[in-house]
Amino acid sequence: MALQTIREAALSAGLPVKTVRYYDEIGLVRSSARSPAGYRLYDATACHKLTFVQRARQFNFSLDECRELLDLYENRQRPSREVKKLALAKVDFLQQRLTTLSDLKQELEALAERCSGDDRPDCPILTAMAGDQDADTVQRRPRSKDEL
Amino acid sequence: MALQTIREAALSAGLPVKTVRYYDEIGLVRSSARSPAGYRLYDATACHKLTFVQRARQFNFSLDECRELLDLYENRQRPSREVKKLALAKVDFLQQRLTTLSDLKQELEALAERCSGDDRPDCPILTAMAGDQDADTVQRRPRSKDEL
DNA sequence: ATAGAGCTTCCTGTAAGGGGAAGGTCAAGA
DNA sequence: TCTTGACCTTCCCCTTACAGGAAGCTCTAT
Repeated sequence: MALQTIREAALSAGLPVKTVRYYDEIGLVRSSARSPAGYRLYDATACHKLTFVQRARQFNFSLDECRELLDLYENRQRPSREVKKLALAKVDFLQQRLTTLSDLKQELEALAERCSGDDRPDCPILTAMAGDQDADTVQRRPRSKDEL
Repeated sequence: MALQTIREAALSAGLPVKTVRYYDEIGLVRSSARSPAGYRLYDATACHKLTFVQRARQFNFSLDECRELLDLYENRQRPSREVKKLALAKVDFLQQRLTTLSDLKQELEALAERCSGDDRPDCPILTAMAGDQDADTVQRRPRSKDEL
């Protein structure tokens, strides 16, 4: 297979063109060459890396983590231990996130359930947020960057 | 209670000072006055609004949604129906997010389980990401903005 | 009087690109 | 051959919700 244009490479990896250009720019996946006119060209290896990153992104890895995984992937001598460690850390992270979101959803659901949802202005949701709180449904939780 | 400085207001609402200044700047919660020296001053109402926003943020509402909720809250004539609609939409959103994250976690866990995690370079995780895939554990999922 | 805490505005940076402008390039059709 | 339209390039600003820090003014306590 010959060299591909950015569009073809992007299509084959399932990524937007802008994203592929961005990955080149930040040095995550460099284009393998440029045409005389300055067009980015991608060989099979580069396309493969793009696909790899796209998959890793689907698994919720950040671009920095993708960079790390790509290094591990390219350097086949390195032990699988490191990859497994990254993966398990990510699993932990996802579990924490799941717990937080689940709690959140339950609280909101409980409030909505007790809201008549009609034309009257009384609304337990607003009341709870305003701080005239029902101690059994609303608690303070600390905020963290990962909470989302 | 007299007017409060930005620090006092921030403390009472459980927010960082920087955040309170930011809310003033974008017009979400304006300071109620300025001292002769130009210091922001917050009265009870403004502090109340800060607390309201902090709570709403805990419930995963965006600043734009907070603005909307604050309008509903200030305008007590408006029916609770609108608030309930917002809350239920947020619940739906959280549910979708939960499902996605849960699937993701399961896939990653399954891969990690089959990774020996020792010094050998063979690693099902990397293999799956590279595209030499096991059709029964790895499927393509479309990406969306909300996927996280 | 001076030190130190607290306030102000302004600037830069974050993650991961999206949108769009201005302009060069390429292949196909008339 | 000329032109049209699709594609490519770089450059710049926009997004969320702030955080960090610099330069400089103000307030309080000693």
